[in-house]
Amino acid sequence: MQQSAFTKKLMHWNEVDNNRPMPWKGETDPYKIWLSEIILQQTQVKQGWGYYERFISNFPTVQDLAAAKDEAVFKLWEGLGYYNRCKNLLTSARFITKELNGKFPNTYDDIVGLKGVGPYTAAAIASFAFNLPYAVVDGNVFRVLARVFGIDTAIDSTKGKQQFTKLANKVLDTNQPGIYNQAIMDFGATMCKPFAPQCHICPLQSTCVGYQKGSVNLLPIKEKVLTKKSRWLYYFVIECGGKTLVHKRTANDIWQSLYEFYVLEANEQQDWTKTQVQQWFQQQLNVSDVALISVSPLQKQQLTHQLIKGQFISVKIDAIPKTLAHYEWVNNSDIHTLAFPKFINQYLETPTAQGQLF
DNA sequence: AATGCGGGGGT
DNA sequence: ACCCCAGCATT
Repeated sequence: MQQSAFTKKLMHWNEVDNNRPMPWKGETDPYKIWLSEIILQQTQVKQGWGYYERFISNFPTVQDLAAAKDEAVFKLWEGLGYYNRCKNLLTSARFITKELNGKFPNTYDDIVGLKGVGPYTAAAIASFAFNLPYAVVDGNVFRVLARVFGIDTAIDSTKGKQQFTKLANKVLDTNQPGIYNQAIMDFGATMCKPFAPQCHICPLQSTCVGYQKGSVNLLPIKEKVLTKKSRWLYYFVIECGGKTLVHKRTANDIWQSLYEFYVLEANEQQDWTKTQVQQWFQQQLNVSDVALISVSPLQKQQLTHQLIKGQFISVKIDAIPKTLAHYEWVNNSDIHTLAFPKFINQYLETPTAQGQLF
């Protein structure tokens, strides 16, 4: 098949000007490629780099990952966000190990059937590990193609996804799909950047429709608007006999599979005086003897769709109250083996943020 | 088709 | 403040 001018120029740039090292570059082990791609979903290379190295070091093979304890894997993922990626990673590692005898699937259809693997990740694995001709379509590819070909179809619409996927596969270098896919993403990340693209030294300048029309900084188009909401989470860090009360989040909500302390969610800000804490414990847990240790200052955490605000109220009690469904008492020395959201780790790791002591 | 999921980094 | 990042699952 004849290559487009775009493809030729991109591949030439890749040969002479692309110097972007990454720990998984040139890797051919499908397990390692898969792991790197899951880590990199909606995550910048710089942020995922260290996580990849720690995962490979701890779990060199898919069998090692499949055999690991859930908590250990989540602890390693802690801080990376989008925790369902980690849950699906474990599900797929165990599926490959048990159902496929450890043999990683080697067709696009079988790869895309894995939990946590969608069109982008399947194309990446298929091309990098098996040299199959599937074009990746990620944020970089949307941006590069929208600008170079001057396409103003919204990339977050069904029509846009179809249009860009079709074009991406049309300009794919089918002789070396892996190298091409790596090249277009590197090009998007280093030259055709979201902000301050390097048009003045770009080898595609003369054929770039966006550059000719002066619309580079308007592309790509998105049509959906982000809505945000505020939540107040009040955490009671309850200690009793060297143990602390924790809960694994399971609800259809943020931080699924991570741990938290006893939580009270409110629709608005609340004050926590010593009297109010004592009243709350009496009403909620039927505990009357509460030693209030500290109340933290107001803490905030900005998520993509939510602004989390809240405080940490640390107390000690003498006797374990009535059984609390879905909560468990964990030895204080074991708390560090559990994965917590950043909102909670901020509190745990910053003693000075404990606030008012009682 | 629409919604929601984290945390880091840039402007 | 707002946007983006090697997207995906769910409804």
